[in-house]
Amino acid sequence: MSTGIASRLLAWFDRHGRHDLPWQDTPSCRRTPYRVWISEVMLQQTQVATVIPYFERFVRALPHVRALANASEDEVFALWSGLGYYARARNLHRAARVCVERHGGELPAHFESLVALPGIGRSTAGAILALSRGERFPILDGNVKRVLARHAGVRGWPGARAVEEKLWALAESHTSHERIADYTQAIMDLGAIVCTRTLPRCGECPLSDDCTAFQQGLTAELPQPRPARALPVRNTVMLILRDAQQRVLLQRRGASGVWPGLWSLPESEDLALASNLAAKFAHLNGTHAETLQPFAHAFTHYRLHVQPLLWRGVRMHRAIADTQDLRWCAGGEFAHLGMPAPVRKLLNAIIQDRRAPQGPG
DNA sequence: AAGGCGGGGGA
DNA sequence: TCCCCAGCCTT
Repeated sequence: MSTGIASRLLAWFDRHGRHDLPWQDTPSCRRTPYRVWISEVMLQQTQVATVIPYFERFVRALPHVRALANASEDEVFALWSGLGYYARARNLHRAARVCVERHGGELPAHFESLVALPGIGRSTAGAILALSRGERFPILDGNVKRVLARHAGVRGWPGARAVEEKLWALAESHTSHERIADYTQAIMDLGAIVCTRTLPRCGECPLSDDCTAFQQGLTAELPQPRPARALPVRNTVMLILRDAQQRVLLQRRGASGVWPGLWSLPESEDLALASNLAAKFAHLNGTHAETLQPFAHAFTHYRLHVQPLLWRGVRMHRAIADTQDLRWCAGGEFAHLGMPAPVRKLLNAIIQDRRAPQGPG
């Protein structure tokens, strides 16, 4: 039986963790809440190696809360320039002014006041209190989410509410009762150095004995990526106008949009207007449409739902027959036309089965 | 070329 | 409440 993860993380941290980061205690500079705050906000979306020179420049120019509050926004942006996500810099600046107005020119010492400041959420507030004041608050940044999801075998995308709640609960329960600052740095370091997103170094990991992902060979599967975006859905009605000679009316698509220049079926955006449109192409002879099996076609950026409607035995309007972008087409001619795959499939299905035409599925 | 990343803000 | 976004970086 393994011990809790805290003692193993602390032992690992003493030997392999990062102890020389400029926002940690150094001979020349103590670890202050201000320096931890600046570093944590910089680290929110940026990796350690990138942050270090920005951090050093920032705290040299603005070494404490009052200096930041007194700076102009332009100066803060200049110091931030190149880090990206500039809302972070604006929030730092605004928060510093709140600290001067409401908290005596220091970062507040309580979680509720910290998390109320712009740019400080639950994880950053916890990191500030744990790292700079040694208070027992959990953090849950990307590294910690990965470590915990793998160790406990938590399925699902960490951005999903239920998954995130589970991870917070694990973070809370695992957080050490001693050496809080070291523990907090340790679990972040483990995620950054050992429990990396790809090719984790499980052979060097102090948690592998009871790591669910390692034991079950799931390190590549956890944490699960965000689900593919639900593609927007567009609807269209495709008109299949068939004359007595079993020809079908085709329409060449415009130069822009999907399937540019290909031959396809006339389309209506609206089912209710489809008959009106059909009547512009042909005499419908009083027949009404057969509603065929609808089908979907996936594009990179959206999903197209197609409702095909079939009219049999219509008679073409002579006036539209000669138009360059319209043609009545017999089954044997389809093969020679550039035609979207789902449309070709639909037409083939209809031509092969005259009595019970189905969509292409 | 694609996806990760804490928190804010809009729907 | 959920979802999207920002900008840069790594893979």
